[in-house]
Amino acid sequence: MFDLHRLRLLRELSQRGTLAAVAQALSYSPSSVSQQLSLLETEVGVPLLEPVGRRVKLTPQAEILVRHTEEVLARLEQAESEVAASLHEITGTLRVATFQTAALALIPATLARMRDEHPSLRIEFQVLDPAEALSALNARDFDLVFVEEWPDQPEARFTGLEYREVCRDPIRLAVPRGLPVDGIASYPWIMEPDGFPQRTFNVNWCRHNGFEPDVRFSSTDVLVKLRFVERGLAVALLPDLVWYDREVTVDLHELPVAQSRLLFTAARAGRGQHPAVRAFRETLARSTALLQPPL
Amino acid sequence: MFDLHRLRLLRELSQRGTLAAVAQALSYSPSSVSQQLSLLETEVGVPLLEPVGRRVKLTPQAEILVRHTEEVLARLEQAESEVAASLHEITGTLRVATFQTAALALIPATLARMRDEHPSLRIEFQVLDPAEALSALNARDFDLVFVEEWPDQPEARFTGLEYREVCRDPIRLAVPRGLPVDGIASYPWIMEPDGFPQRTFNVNWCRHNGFEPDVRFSSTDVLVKLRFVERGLAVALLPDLVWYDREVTVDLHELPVAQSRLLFTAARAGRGQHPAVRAFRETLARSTALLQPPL
DNA sequence: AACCTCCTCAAGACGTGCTGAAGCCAGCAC
DNA sequence: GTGCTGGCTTCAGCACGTCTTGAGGAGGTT
Repeated sequence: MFDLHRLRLLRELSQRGTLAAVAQALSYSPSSVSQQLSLLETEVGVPLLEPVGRRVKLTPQAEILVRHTEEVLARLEQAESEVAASLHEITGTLRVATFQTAALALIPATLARMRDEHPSLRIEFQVLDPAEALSALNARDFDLVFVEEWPDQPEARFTGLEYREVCRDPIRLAVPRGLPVDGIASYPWIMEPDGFPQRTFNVNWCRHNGFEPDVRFSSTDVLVKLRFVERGLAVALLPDLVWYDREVTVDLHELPVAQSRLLFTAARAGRGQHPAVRAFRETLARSTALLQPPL
Repeated sequence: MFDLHRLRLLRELSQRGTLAAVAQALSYSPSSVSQQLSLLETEVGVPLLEPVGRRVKLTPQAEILVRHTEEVLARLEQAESEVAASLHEITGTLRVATFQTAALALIPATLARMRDEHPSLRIEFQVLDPAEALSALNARDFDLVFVEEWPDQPEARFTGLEYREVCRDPIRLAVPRGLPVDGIASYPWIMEPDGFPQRTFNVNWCRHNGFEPDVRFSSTDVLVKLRFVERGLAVALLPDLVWYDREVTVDLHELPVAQSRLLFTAARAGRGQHPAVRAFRETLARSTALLQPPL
């Protein structure tokens, strides 16, 4: 019987590509991962890894093991879910991560409802980028994540996760009050820093509309962006969720071709039926149903 | 994520009934099993065991975990089987246990064939009673066992094992040369010691035929029984397999109502497709096909 | 050629899980 | 009732396994 912990390392390796990435994701030293995997190799009695450049590649036998490990891990998650579902009350701890706009808009209402309806459930919450959130979910740092996906910027979808779409969030052009729309090509822009999906989407959108944006300001914080636009310093593309429970203080313009980001939740396979996860998803859906386009 | 080793202890407990039996089957001290199970309990956060008299009983939540653990263990066996099947040659070690008559008759031919056809496969072999063999198979001490089942004396069938019938082995009355059959009620008998299924079957058969046998000799060794009958010391019920490759030296009589023991193999769920297990079963079937009733 | 990244190996520290002894409780025999 | 057995638990002590650190080598990049 192969050691499940070691099999899990192998699975992470197949998803993340390098021992170093596995080690970082699971908070081990690379050396530990290396040792455990070579022990697994002797256990199985067959080569599992072969060096490719300075990385390693999984052998066909390793791929077989990974496939079954996925099933086994999902099954164990399911076991845990069923045990939790067999109890009368939802208890324990649910660890949730979401992106910033959700944390500002939907999450407070959702958490308040959850606290009232499931007082014995402790919810831990953290703001995290989609990419990090999905990676951390896969590494078991969270039980449920709520992430955004910008048009044509798909997030890496781990196998072994269950995804569920929540809604689409329309994207509009935000310009300072009174600024003519046809000036955006020459106006300063505020976007995310380089490398973020939003940044790529923003730049692509500008180019598609015939100009190279003058990205003078960058921030990951949507409220900073908003402030810059309000004060007439820059223009930005902002999703409608920004305006949840907030007065519109800038001029909003529909995009010529409608665009929206996709909002979805993810849980590890087998944990989607966990009562705490189900309750959170349902409550989030109720909060989302109240959304209205900004005035 | 629950610890699989601990889950396995819980599963063994559900099959074997007492911590002490689990400890013995898996070669641990009872204290170790107790400690691991209480750690599992804190891990799950729900009571898993409740004391009943001086034993323990599994809670409904524990039963849920056991159900999933069965699946997980079978899946891991399957993974191992598939890895082995993906290789060109059958290698490694196959641990086999059988009852005595098979060890004398079918096994030598089977092992010789296996050695010739799969020279890289090491086969370890041990003679064991059916009950012990099945228990040890379940505890992973063996990969394949070949057992007998006497009429109306079913062996405890562990869940999580795959069974496959091999053949039926007719049972006949063996009496010393020339002894009239109607004397068996008053003649000394040789049977297995008390508590063995064969003993129970033997005694029941005698009673069903209207007499209480005079069990003067007992032995688990079928060759000892045979010797006693040959020398005119006793009568016995012997399965035909005894006569495999052996001259009939006693008078054999069909039973008024034909009786036979069932011979079958068992492997852990998921391991039935292991190439070594498959090869052994097929080779055993070939050896069995050559069986002929004694002259 | 120099540097960086990634993997591996050796040595030491820490922690987990084992054993064995002792204690407790239930069931059963006398 | 008393004593005995069987089963589970707790505790102290020990051993092994698994982690970390640090060094070293090999491949790839600039």
